[in-house]
Amino acid sequence: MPELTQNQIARLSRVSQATVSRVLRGDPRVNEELRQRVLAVIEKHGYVPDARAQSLRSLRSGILGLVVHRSPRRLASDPFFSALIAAIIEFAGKAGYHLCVDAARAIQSRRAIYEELLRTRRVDGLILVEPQTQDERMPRLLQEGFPFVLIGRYEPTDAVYSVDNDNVGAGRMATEYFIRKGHRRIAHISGPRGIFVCEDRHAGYRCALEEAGLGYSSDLVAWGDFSEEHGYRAMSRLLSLPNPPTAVVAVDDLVAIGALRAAKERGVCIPHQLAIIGFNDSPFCQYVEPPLSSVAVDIRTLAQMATDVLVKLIEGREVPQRRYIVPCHLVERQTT
Amino acid sequence: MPELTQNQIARLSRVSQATVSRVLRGDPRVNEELRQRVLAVIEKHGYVPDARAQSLRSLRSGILGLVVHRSPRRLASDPFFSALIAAIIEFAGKAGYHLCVDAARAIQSRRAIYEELLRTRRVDGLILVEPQTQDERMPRLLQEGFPFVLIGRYEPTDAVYSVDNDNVGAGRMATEYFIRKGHRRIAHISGPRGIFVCEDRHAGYRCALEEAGLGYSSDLVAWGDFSEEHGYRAMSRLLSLPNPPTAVVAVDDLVAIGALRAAKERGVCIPHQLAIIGFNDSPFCQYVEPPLSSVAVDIRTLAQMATDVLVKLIEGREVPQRRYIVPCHLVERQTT
DNA sequence: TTGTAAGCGTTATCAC
DNA sequence: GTGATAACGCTTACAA
Repeated sequence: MPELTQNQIARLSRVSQATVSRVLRGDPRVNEELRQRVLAVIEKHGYVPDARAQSLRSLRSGILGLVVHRSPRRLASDPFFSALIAAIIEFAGKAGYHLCVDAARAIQSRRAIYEELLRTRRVDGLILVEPQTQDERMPRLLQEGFPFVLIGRYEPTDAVYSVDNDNVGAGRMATEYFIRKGHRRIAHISGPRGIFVCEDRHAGYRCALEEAGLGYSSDLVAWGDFSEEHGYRAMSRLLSLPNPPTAVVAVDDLVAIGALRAAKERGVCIPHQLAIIGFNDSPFCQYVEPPLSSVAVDIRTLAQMATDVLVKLIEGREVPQRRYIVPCHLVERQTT
Repeated sequence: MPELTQNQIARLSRVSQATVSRVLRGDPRVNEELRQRVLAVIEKHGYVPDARAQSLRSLRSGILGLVVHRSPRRLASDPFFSALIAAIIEFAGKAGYHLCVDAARAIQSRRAIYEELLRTRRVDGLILVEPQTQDERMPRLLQEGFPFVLIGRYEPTDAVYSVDNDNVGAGRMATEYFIRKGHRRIAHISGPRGIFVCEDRHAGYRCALEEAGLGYSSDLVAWGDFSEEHGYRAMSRLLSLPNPPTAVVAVDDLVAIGALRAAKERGVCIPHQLAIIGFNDSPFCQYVEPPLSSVAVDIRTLAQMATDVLVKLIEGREVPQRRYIVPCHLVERQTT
């Protein structure tokens, strides 16, 4: 109801509207007396500038966009995203930005969404999560010179600003950990091919095996999706092998839980007959039976760096590197 | 780079800028030939209207705000919110709106955030989650006539538009379920006093007990917070009672898991010596051991109704009721 | 130091 | 039907 404008504040303070604007923007050239008068009126009436007008004029909306690739259904049950969103809200807020979240459902709507957010200039910059090996958005965004940061990876690596877990390192870390514990047959249940996260963790897994002279066999690798069901099926198959693995690196905690279920159903003793490790250190890891070991990715730091880089890009400040890597660490529980 | 405006499209199509606007808004009065010409140019150059200018002029930003009360830390690990956010994104998107999420951390920043979102007119309307018994924002929002919907409850009930679980009904449902199963000593581990969700579920619990003639005893009720730790401590205390309960209604799944842990540590057999039920049917319920029974709240419907009501309010369409109740249902697993 | 005025890119109301 | 033209509320030269 107090549909206040600078004009009204100006009239009430008996100054020009430009002066009100100057006071608000902290322009040092305004007389102290006037400034006080204006501030008093602003305070008294609770005036707040209209963000719409500000963004039109200043070409800044004060909003960051976060676009995730998952269907709302998958988003709903994925703890990674709630943690990510929460952390980005936190850091964006500290930098004076709001966060607008969009989910790019189907492939065809993806283009629509980024067009929407980008071309309408509704947001000042974009954080993109989980880019795919072939991501049609990158060239467009690059060509437009629009500020954006990837959480994940894109090739060529130096083409874009990105923040990422050390996924290759994490895959290697989990595998080497098993090797150190004496395992010789180590399987890997991965996600979809073409997703960098999966390809990278798989590469780390393979590397560790080959460096230890254990050899890599595609029989011990199961590609699929990120579901518990996939973990269950893949584990069932692996356990039916003539020479089943004694340890499994699962690409995700949910997948690991599926694997765990398959093993428990067959009476396999965990961790003695079969060791399992997941990724992400999801909150539920400590609640499953037995509590699931997991490679923790530092989501908060990931969010902080991504937000920080994006804000710097938007505000034209210098960003020293193109790519930032956040280390993972292994959380040992009862399944390894 | 193609920093296109209607003006440029107009020049390229050799029409006036007003005509371009009319074509875009689907004004029927434009000559078919001109319309085609304009549309061709728009298509060719990939023009999209500037949302900032549109919102300034039309007084609509096309953005809904979601404000949650939790600290980013608690937000990060709460599956309720990821599900809620995901669903709201979905339904807002279908209605042509984006979603801006803000977390109101400390009490004092709460006021700042709603001022920010509301008075700057950055969003067209607000969805507020978990209002408290004393919520200083309500009077302000009401007074401003700003469109907003509550997910939760506020008194007087008819003062605001709200969508809610049937929390009283749910508390009663869980308790009656235990009574039907023959339990006589049924405890309740609740959350903080003054949170409607907790007060309501507690009221339903109490009601069911009294109607069944079992009597209500505050010894069997533990108020606290929403943490696993609280569940653990409360359960430990309850189990030390001279006459411990045989069934527990926990206000939240996480609290239930804490209770479960306390019971398992003491060698209490579940569900035979002690039955436990949680609330929310969180994704991890099926992964704990034994799988946790839970009263499921229909988050997707909650989100859908809230979004639907809010969009109607914003667009000036009629909203038949002030308050909408979404029923809960009981998901029976191995702890009951 | 302050006021005047020109946009920012739309939408919508006029005349023609 | 179509084209000028006046807002929307703000920022920022430019004038005074």
